[in-house]
Amino acid sequence: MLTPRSVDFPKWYQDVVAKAELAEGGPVRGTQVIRPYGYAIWERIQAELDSRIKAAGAKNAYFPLLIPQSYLIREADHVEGFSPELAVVTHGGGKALEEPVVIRPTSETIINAYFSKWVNSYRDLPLLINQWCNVVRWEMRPRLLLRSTEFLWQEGHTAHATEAEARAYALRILAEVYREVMVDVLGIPVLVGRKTERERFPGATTTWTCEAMMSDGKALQMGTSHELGQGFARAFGIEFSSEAGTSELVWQTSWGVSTRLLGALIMAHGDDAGLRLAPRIAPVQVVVVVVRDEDGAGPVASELVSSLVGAGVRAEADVRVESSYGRRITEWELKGVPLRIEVGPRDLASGTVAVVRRDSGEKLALAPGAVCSAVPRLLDEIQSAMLSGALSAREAGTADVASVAEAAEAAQSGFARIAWRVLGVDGEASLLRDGVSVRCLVGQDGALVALGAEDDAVAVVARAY
RNA sequence: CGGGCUGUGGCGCAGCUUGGUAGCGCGCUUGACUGGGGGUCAAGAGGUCCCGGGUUCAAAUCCCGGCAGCCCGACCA
Repeated sequence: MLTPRSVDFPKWYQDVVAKAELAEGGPVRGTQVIRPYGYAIWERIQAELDSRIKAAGAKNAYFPLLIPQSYLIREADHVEGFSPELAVVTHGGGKALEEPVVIRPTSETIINAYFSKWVNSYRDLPLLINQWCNVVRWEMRPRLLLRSTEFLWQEGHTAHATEAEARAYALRILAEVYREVMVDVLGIPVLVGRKTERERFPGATTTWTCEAMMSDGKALQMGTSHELGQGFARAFGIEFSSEAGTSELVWQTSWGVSTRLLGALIMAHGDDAGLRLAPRIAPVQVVVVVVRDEDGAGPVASELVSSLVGAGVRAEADVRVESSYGRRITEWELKGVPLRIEVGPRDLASGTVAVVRRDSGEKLALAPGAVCSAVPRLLDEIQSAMLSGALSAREAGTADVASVAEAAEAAQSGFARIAWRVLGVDGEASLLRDGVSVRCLVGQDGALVALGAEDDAVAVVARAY
């Protein structure tokens, strides 16, 4: 069990997934190295997101890393929200720059500068752009994977003809891209809701969020989708000629998820033996471990792997028999590989191989010929067992409360649900002093709450990473 | 910017109170025995004890001054 506060991340986390390793000459505080295995997981997350983003009509593009400082100043709320955490470049080519440039903390400004050139007519809308890149935010308190100085992410930026269209698109991304990947692929249940005014993104009119409970009861914001209104459109002059021939400002959205999702995977599913990956996200779904290459174990293992691969399973053989058996399976457990198949002389003597689930530790003996048909079913079972396990943990850790004091109390160990009417902005401020924040507003039934319809909303409050 | 703490082989640490030959675990090298949950034994390699000054016959240890990092609050994908 990961413990609050101290987790940052247990040792296995750093060994397996990421570590703020230091470069020669000294690293920048809060930066991190993503090791190959962690990056392989990230690549799978990327692929799942990317295909859904494209299905939602957005196209990938790339914009400059360096943004003139003056761009960031154009949108008042935006600059106010970001200025303390900007990394500013003052020199280039051996001399001081006339105008400093900032390393992007997010790309609203530079992308909108281009949008103003790209949008002329209603025929150019909607304009749906996504960018995969790194960004830098000089956070006061960096935290490995969860809030690092530099991180990798995807940021979407769109422009629409109407507010309704923009809102619908922001919500579509939330539901069809983020929620789907987090819940159906990563196996992490999320609450989808709206941020309070206090918590919303600088420059946005409405911020929607996906919030998850980690295994220690704390909350993690896994992704956001913002309605930007017309603020940036006004600041950057993004106008179009409507069908009626009038000149109008576009309505915009932006949305992003980051390598924080790697942190979420670890903290939502990890246990004392290491990572546990849901089968759909695992770079290796099945590892076939040759215990000792005797009595035909090696050939049986490689046959198993090739038939699994042929069946579309991401399977790998571990034939490193020169290394100790215990060491090897510990390593696979650390990596969170969902299924381990052990092939050794002892198994073969009984005409079986041992199949072990990482999620539950459950072990069963199967005839080699039965493995190929059993594995996909087992992987599905693991996928849904991990999701429902996390879901019941969240439900068990969530309390319905009727007062601010009770909310503060309940949020020490999990989530608390409290009517927004009861909490209000004053209650929100008071909770913050106890380290508890409003994670999101949801309807009584968990549905989305529109702006201005807070009276019946429920605030979900928790301590957060 | 406030409050606490730590700097000692590659990594993690003990030693400091009460100065006296620099230690342990992990890792690494070599060999043997092992081999179904990070194996055992043996032999090795590896350190300007963060930096500078002071006290002393003698400083990792005591004193002064720096520097660096970590943790707790304000920031956040």
